[in-house]
Amino acid sequence: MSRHELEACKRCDARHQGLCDALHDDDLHFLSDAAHRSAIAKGEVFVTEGNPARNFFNINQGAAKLYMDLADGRRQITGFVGVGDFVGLAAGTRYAFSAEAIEPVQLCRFDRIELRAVSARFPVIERRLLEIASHELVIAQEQMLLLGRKTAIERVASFLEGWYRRTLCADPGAPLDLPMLRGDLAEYLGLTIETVSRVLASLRRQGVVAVAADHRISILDHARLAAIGQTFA
Amino acid sequence: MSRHELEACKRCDARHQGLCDALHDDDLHFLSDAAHRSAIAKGEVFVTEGNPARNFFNINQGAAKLYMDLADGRRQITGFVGVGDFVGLAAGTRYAFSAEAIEPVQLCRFDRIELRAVSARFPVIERRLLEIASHELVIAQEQMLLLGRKTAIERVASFLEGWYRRTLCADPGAPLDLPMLRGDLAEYLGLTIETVSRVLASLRRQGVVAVAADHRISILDHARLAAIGQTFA
DNA sequence: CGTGTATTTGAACACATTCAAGCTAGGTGG
DNA sequence: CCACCTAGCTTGAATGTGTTCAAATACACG
Repeated sequence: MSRHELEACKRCDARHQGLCDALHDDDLHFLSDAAHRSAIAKGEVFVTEGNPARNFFNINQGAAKLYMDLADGRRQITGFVGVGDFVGLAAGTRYAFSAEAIEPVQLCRFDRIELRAVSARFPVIERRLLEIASHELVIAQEQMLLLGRKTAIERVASFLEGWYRRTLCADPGAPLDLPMLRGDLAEYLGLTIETVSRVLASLRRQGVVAVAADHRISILDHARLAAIGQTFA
Repeated sequence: MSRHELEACKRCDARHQGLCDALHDDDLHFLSDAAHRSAIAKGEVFVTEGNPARNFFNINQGAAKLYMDLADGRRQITGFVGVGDFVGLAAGTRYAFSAEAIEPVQLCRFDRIELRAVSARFPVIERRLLEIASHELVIAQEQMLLLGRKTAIERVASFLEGWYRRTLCADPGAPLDLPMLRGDLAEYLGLTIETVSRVLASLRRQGVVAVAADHRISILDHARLAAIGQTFA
């Protein structure tokens, strides 16, 4: 009933990443049939902290921020997700986080029960989810180290270095494309918007990065950036 | 070949928690046979960040701290684990963290390959590991919120409230037993030892807690502690 | 080209840290 | 039994990093 969707699925940008990469083309229709595709506008919140955790999501296009709020408005962004990323593991019966699109997003929504049925048939899916969760745990711990122990300049340098590694796109000299605002960056790094701005200015003055207006940052001195960020992993 | 160990396994303090709880007594020997039991002395490091991640661990007795270090000695404790806790998910091919016993520890060590063989036969184990990882992700995100956005007094209050919930032992008025040193607490909360000490003194003066000398703290005013810690979950 | 949003920059301030000294409890040996 | 020693903890004063408050500038979009 969804031959057309299956074909689209095979050509999806996320086809060979994360969850989807777990199945061969032959079995892919089991996942494709369980997927509810939808488009999320920039700024739209598609997961709300505290709501019953009924779905998982897989990002096919765009990017989103995941965050937790305190009662008085303070916010901590716990991660940014992009194409191929799986969203929704951090939940018991209710979501522990909220998610908002920072770019127009296309995603596949999976009912948790339905996905469980698929993974019962293909244990490789459950195993893949475990790998994804393990990797997220590693990232989360590194972020705890950053938030608990690193200085402002170390946090920004760590972030840029990490973002560079995630988007490794052939040319190591190409400018990084940061889809998020300064405010998002601040809320991710446990800083204020002013501090992020000042630190970026400092890194620019030191000749480590070049900051362009259109959310693009070029890394001029990788070695120095990694040294500042204390990222030797 | 291990009837005696199986019987001990059934009476283990961790029998009905986490990983072990996934199997019925009838199937338990598959796990028991894969377990290598060992004793870890207080202060002993049994996982080292960067080493090949060959094992998982399940704590049967005692408690340990998990942490990451920076080159200059700054340390972030990413979690404390106790009886029934599973250790080792936060790893790819190498451990992303180190683990040190803060009390004498008894644990079951599992070779990752062997455990994979068991979980191939009992998918419920893989599912349980995913549940454990999901729960750890929730905890990790709450910790990011704490480290990135909460004040010193909010961090300490959150910790005490969280520790209280973990050790919920019948009597809600019973003093909490904190196995870790002030220094560990500081490294967990992203503070210094002096700040932790000052904040505890402040909470004591406010009549929220009573601090005894033997690592015991009584919570005198739960509502106020939760309010200070911004823990409404 | 004008308007609103995002970002940068500046100055005063605050919270937590650093450095330093004192205290307490537990263990050891005279 | 008490003096002494050490490790852990507490308290105090000065300092510093990042925040807060405020204003100016740059940018994107109509």
